[in-house]
Amino acid sequence: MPDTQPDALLIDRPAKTLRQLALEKMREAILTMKFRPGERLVERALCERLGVSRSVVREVLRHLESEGLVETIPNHGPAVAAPEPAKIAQIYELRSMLEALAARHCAARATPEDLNALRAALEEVREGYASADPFAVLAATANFYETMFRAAGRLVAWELLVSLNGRITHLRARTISTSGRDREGVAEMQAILDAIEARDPDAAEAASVRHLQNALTLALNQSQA
Amino acid sequence: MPDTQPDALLIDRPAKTLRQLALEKMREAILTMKFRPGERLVERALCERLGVSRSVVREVLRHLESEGLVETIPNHGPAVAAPEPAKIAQIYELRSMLEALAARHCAARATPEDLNALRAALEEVREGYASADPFAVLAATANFYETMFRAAGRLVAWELLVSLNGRITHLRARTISTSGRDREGVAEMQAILDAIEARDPDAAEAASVRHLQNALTLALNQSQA
DNA sequence: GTCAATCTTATGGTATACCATAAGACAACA
DNA sequence: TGTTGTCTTATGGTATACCATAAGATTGAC
Repeated sequence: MPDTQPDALLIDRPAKTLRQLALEKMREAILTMKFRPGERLVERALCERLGVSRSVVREVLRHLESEGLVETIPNHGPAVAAPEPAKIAQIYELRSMLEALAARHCAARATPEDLNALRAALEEVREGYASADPFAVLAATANFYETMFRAAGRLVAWELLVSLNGRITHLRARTISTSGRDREGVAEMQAILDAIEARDPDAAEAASVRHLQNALTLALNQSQA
Repeated sequence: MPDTQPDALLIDRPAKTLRQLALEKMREAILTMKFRPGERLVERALCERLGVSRSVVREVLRHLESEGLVETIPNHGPAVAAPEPAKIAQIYELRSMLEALAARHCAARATPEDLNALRAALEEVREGYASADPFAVLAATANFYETMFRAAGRLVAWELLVSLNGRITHLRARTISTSGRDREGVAEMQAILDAIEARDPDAAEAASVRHLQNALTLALNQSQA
């Protein structure tokens, strides 16, 4: 009997509730643009597509409303949230602040394991770009930044960033598809990582701000196109 | 017939849904500590207290979960979220960044009307402290900062700040009750306003950071007491 | 053809029913 | 007394029923 730790005998708990599964499914579908911004989300249609009752659908929609991914228009019901042009620049500004904060603290405190994880994550971003699937890029990018925020010990900031990013997914997906962004985007993230590896918080912060500034420029161009 | 504007004849829309009313009620109750952190929120009991069906209660709870005010523990159901000590410093750090951003931009762009509104709002903070009711202080303080964020054109940041503040309400209420905080807290906010009136973004930012640093010190003392 | 009145349907808002199961109470046994 | 087994209840998860009404379609009058 080599392993008598209590944890070793712990019975796996049952799977998630239908509500949780449906929430994850809907969140992913919105974030990967299976639904267009502004598209109506009709409860009964979602019931059929998700295979759950209206109770579950409604509760899921309440979550997504609070997350900002869904907005409910009086007399029309819920729809996928469309970004408000007036808020795009604000969102990028806040992203810049949050990412700069994480980069700075990551440069100051990352462990060798953190650095390895960041390198691996950046490699996945490259592969994402090679696959030409913007959502693969977004997923890999999110992984890179989550790794960075974790290494920086800034999980609350990460939560804020995730909610901000969720509101501009379509825009980010389009900027990723911009010609040349694969080289420039990866180079900018590499510059952030270089600064982190060099343990230079100021440089990491500056590289982050530069990266976001370029992303904002692209985003503004896209939202006018 | 002096006023024939179409708006003048517009029939008032019906009141909010039960769900919205219940959500506001519950949010306020949590934010004014009618429920303790960690307190179980039993659906059927809430139905009786709110006078609505379980459907409404469940949907409200889903909103509040996503807002971070309620957490649902497996096999135990929903409870008022308790702050995680590891996150308090992070939350104050982010508050500092957001408030500093707003103060800086308010100093740069506030109109005379904005300034009047800020002065009036600060006077209400004073009255709040004079009433010795920490929640009156919190409400007046929120009004002051909302005014500032609006004047700064930073409503997305305001949304983030509101959600962060919601997670530490009990702590903020306790710091407000700290002896001497009425003088110091108001003086610090006055310093922020002075800098804004002087149109000095750097000073406004510095005053904001100082204010939050002091609030954090108090909060950490309180969370150890 | 146009406009108003009426009808129908789709859909959101809300209440209620049913089920599963965790947790607690109680009884029996060693 | 401590442990195990059984029963009961509280409570969350989910499905369904019912209602109100906005929106669209249809009909009739001019």
